[in-house]
Amino acid sequence: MSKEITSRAADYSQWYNDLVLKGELADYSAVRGCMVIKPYGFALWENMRDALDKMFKDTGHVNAYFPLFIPKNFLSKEAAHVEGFAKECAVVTHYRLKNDPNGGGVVVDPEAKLEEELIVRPTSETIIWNTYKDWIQSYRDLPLLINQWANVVRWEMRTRLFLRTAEFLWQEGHTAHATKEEAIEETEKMLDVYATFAEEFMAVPVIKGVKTESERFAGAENTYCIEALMQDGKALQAGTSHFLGQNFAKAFDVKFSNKENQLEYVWATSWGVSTRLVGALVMAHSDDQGLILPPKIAPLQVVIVPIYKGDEQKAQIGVKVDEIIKELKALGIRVKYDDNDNARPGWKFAEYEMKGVPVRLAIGARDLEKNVVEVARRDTKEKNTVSLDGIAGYVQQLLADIQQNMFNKAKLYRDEHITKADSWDEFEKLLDEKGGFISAHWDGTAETEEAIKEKTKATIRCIPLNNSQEEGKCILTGKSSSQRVLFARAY
RNA sequence: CGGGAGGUAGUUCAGCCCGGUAGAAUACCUGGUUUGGGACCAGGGGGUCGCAGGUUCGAAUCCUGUCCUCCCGACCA
Repeated sequence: MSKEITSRAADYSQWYNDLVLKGELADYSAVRGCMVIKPYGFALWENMRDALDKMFKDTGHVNAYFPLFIPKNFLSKEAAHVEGFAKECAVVTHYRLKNDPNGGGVVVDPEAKLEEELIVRPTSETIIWNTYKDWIQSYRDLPLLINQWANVVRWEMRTRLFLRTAEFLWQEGHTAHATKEEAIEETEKMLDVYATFAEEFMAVPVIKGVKTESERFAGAENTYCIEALMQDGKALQAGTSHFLGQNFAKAFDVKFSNKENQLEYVWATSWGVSTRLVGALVMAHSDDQGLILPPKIAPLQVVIVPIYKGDEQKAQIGVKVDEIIKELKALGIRVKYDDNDNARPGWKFAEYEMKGVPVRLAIGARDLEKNVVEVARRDTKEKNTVSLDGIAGYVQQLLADIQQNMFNKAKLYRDEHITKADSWDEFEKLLDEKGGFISAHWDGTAETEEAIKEKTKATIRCIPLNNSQEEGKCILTGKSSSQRVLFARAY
């Protein structure tokens, strides 16, 4: 099989596609805009999901599941919400097929038209708040802290594997609170969870911030986000957390009795991350040889490749490898021994590099004699010969080093690509020649934001949290501004 | 949804202009030699040419429609 990968310099988009396809994360499907997540890619997602799920549980949330289908009228109850999603909803109109009387297979049975059409959820606020109405009566029912793992559908015109597909997997947290302050606290807490996950597990540094009004979630009072930077200098929104105010409570009439026995509308949040994170992971770390996966979530952390002449050597190596595997597994390390006889070592090396396995151990007869093993790390491609005594501990430490090194490298790149611009010329030049985040003054109006987008395709990614206040002039209009915001071209 | 490109063996592609027995490399299977960075020899299996119509004695090739993918743009996470 041809396994060559397009270089980043030659064609960044194609490089990304090559990694996803040849790294066996996903495949295209027969359905427009939808992908098949392959076992290796799904194992990666499962590791991400499990880590996130634990963090949600640790912060007091529980999982539940709400329907895939949403009655059409639910969506229209919150004006901004329907405005934001109407253009990309799949709609179920019929409930039955029948044999084509003209003989061409099956057709939709026109007599089986639904009285009320169903929307395939693009997000679940409406169905969930319709349910919460029944669940919440008193302040004693609050807070309600629920998450669901689900698939959602947004009918995108232009799709890209993991980054933007018509159907994707995600989690969506939906919480209800007695006070505004508590809801805002929840919104910020979950943003912190996402940032911690991105940095500690994915080794992707992120900037926490809030969205401007035009980038805000449809139906939210305020949208918080984490923004990551890809190797081509484009930004990617990696997660969002919304303070929904009382918008959905009012739309779905969700009230509670407070301690003074007065009825009040409930305060809400919602927050989500999706399989898009897999795309972020690929683009943040990988190189022209293939994927580079951070050890904490890599499906495989260590692969062992035997190098032998004849069955006798292979058997001897196998005995030693069994011991190594036992030691590694005792430390909870995910390890695979590839003794497949059909592929030679060089082929295997290239294959596992493409798939981003963090550590490779190569062991041959010469190594057995000297009681050593060759250890290769994927992130730096360094190779070392290491004693087999205490190898498991060595590998465990190495995995931790790789995790840290990947984060450091990504952070260095990210930090070098946050640049201040104080004139329009400088701003445009930075966008075209350097990319990354550009920190610049903005007059705070949607009109200016839109004009800048028109001219440069750059959007305001976020207003960083705890942003330092600084007097200045808007990069475009020259009007006064009290703080810098981060602009970038984005995915 | 607009513009461009593409869909032929598991994969990458040639053949199409000019209609006439479906090809190569690689992967796969068998046997053997091999194995420290994508091995080699010999033999073998595998494709209703995206799908549906049409033209024709005859269609991968010409015509029409349709589906899927890629790149660019508009829209959006």
